[in-house]
Amino acid sequence: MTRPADSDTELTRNQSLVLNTLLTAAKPLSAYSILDELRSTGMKAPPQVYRALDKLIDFKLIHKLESINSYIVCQNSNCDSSNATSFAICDGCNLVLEMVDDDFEAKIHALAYSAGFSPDHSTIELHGTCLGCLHLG
Amino acid sequence: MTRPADSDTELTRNQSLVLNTLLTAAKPLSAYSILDELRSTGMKAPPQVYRALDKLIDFKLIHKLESINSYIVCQNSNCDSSNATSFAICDGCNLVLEMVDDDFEAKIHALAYSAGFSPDHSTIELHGTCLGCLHLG
DNA sequence: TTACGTATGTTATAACGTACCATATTATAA
DNA sequence: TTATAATATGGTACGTTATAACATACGTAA
Repeated sequence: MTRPADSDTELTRNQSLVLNTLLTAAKPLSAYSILDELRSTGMKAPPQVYRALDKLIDFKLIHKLESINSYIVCQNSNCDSSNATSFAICDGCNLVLEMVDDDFEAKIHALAYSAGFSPDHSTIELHGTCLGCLHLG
Repeated sequence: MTRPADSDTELTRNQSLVLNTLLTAAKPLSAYSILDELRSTGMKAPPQVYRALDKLIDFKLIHKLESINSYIVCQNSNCDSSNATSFAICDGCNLVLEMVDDDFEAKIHALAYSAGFSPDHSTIELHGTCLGCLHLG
């Protein structure tokens, strides 16, 4: 659960392979797409990918997008400290914007608290169309 | 896509069966749990359930909770008009609170717009512990 | 009647995810 | 050094979630 160090060199081989695949893609990938990309490196079975993904999530280096069962590299360096991470997902081109607004999660937490609910973690995903796809449409 | 009428009597048989199962449960159910509950009525195959679920979602009678791959009856009558639906999901007992706050989605939409993103629909799911489970813990 | 839209039934399969067991590697303590 | 624990890895098999594709039935409008 503790993040290894500041550099990627502390990651294990499989973790690095998965992270690099996500970095190169710069768009959300499913676990099985990652597996397919990594067959040439000897990666063969889903558990290898899922284990690496789980660790990278623990380290806050990547996020899972629940609404599309996909994973993406964390786009803001301070995601670790912020707890107001939300995502805008373009349904046209799969572009993902990671948005941070400290007020924002404060507000949803306040809402929850007022209902006697103690929040732990959140999934905030906004689907729509990005500027580029709007102009195409 | 148009909601049949105000009463459930306009729903088809399968839609009614699925809706009633969710109403009785009052907690989120997976599509396959619903299928199991409905075997006795002759329901046999996943597509029957998924088709009914899709329609009920179109009619805004139920919601899908993306983070737990489950479905739940809409708890607020004006969900149709509001577009600020968010959920608090208790990881202890699976209780779900459906929270409405008009400011709230206005705010996240403003955030998205400011990034040139045109929002269509959102998934806002807060995981944590409800009052009851807190007292037990 | 014909044609169309919609709901249904059904099979098979795709896509996503994990339990479990074995082996290897690394770190720490006795 | 040996013992032990913790972590990483490889792999099979399976469980869970979801959809493609094809066929049938029914109402209704031209």
